[in-house]
Amino acid sequence: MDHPGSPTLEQVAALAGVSRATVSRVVNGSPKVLPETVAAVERAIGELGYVPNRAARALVTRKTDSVAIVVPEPDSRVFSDPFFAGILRGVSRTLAPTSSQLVLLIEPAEADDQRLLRYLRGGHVDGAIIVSHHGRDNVLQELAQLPLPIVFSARPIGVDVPVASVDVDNVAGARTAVEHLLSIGRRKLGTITGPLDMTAGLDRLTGYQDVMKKAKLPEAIAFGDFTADGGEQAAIRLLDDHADLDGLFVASDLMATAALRVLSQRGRRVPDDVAVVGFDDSVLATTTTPRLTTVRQPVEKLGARLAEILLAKIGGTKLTSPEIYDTELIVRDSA
Amino acid sequence: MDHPGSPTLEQVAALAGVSRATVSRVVNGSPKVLPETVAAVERAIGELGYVPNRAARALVTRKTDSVAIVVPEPDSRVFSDPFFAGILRGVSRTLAPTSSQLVLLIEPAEADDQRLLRYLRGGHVDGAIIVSHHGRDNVLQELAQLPLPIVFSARPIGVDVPVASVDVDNVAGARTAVEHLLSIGRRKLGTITGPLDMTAGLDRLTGYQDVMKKAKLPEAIAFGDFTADGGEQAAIRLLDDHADLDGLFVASDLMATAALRVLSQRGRRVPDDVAVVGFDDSVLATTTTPRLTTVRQPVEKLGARLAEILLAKIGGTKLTSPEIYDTELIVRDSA
DNA sequence: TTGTAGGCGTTATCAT
DNA sequence: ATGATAACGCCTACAA
Repeated sequence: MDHPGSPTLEQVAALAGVSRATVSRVVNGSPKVLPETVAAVERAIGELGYVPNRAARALVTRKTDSVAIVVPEPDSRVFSDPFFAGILRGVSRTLAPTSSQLVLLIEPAEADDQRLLRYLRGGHVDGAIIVSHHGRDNVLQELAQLPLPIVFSARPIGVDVPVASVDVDNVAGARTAVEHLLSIGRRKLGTITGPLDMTAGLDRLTGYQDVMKKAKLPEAIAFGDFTADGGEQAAIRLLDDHADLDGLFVASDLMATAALRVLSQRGRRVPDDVAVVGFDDSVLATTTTPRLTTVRQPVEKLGARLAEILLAKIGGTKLTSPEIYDTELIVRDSA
Repeated sequence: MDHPGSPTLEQVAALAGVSRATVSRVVNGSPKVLPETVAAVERAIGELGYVPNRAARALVTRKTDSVAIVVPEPDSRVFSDPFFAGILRGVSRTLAPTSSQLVLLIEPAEADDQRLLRYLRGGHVDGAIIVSHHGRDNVLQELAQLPLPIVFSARPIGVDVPVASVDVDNVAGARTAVEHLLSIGRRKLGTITGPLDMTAGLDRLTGYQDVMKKAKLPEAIAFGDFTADGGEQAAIRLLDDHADLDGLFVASDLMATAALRVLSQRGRRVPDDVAVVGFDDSVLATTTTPRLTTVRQPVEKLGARLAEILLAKIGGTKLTSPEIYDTELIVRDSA
């Protein structure tokens, strides 16, 4: 049971000929230790292959050196989402040099919300990053009020207390997309939206409407849900109602691929007859024919900031405002 | 600092009018406690919102109730991989009902291999699931020899000790794909492989060769690397060398999308002129035109088994053999 | 069935 | 600058 490879402070102290307290000091980089003592202790540590026991340390310091990334969506879609992958990459990359470890928390069922909250309140982690898209019921609100450093990826819907969050400027991103359509001479522009209980869905629609209003052009809206099927249904409805569309802004690449297929079935060529712009710049954007013109989000950067902000909050800094990043229009073949 | 919401065993005991030991017993479900005592304690627990302190518990039991899922690839591609997403979903789903938490370990740079090994050896987790694809240097071998319950996703290359692993039957999957091509009358079959330092790459090539040899048909092989660019290069080489191909088995959906594009650029229609079969059945398979016929892997199931096996090993069961699952051919429009 | 008491490996507070 | 020593919250013999 007791692997030979788990020496304690005590043993290191014995080997180095000092007290536990001193070893603890060098392990934690205290400045007031004689260089020669430090050397001796470090030699002993190396020799024994000593690694501090996290549990013992956590017990006394009341810090766990671990942060949670929580995905409170019963909806497993999140995982296949390249957005989530990027966030994860950014977070883990900035956490790596730290001693903090990343604990993944996924709520398989809504019913377990309380379990999640209890866990977070239980002091098992020093802070949490919430990657939630839907503003379902009031978990988000409860999360926001936890006595624990928290950062949201995307401004949470339905939360009325100030929270720290990092997001992309979805409104501006959508605007750029629609303006691009305008700039290449299209005037009959439609949009397929995301679900409106997500800021991403809401804001991208707003961006479209902003531009259309300003250009005094009639709107053509179909509501999607960020899934391929939903996108297909929306595309069908949109084309049924507005057969003369010459431009289409779709709120996600996945839905855009569905739109592409519907368009092709109706014999409408892209971009010649209808120009299409997506959102995300996921792999999908380069695997379709034609390849998608789309709006790129700096996902990895978002993840990195999420982690940095959380670390800062854990460090005591008070932060409760959103941080917003720019998107970039990637022009390919579809518009 | 001390949030009102972190009561201890002691406090629960006081409120319930029993000793700490008794509370501990009911918390851990000991059978030898009077029902009425249990009730009293549980009432107190509920009232106080007591949650056991993990650190204190780990300190004495020497179990951390947490398992690691480690991705020792400096190559961040893994994350965007739907395969990884599926594994993660399966793992987290079977871990959820358990008290075990999931710690995500990603090695940002190869240089940190030692750091990873030290961490794993440090007793911070009870076991680990290794999701590695490449057989680079000897980390895998070192991981396999750790005095810690370990399970590999995919039989690791270059490891000469018996290890527990769960994987899909890549050889058989590839065979099904190639046989399907044969069954629809194609005879000039080529393949685009994955990297040959991954079992997935290796085995899928073997499956192709098996069928070709048995059918006494000449082989046409181009080496890819599971990336879109690599797939594109391979497709170009393959078509340059074998202009008369009428069937193509591509070792991954992502590379298959690249092949589709190359084919289309050369004016070869799919599936009419060239039938194409991919591997993975990722989202990509349904977003291309035509949609891909491909080989599906039960990824979520693999993840679930990975977790189950690890839990069993942690529980003391000795398991050191591979577990192999079947794939399924999904016929769509490309072949 | 329940209570008492000792110890898990650290950090932190005092002395020295 | 270093060393005793007391927590931290829990589990688990052992005793009652």
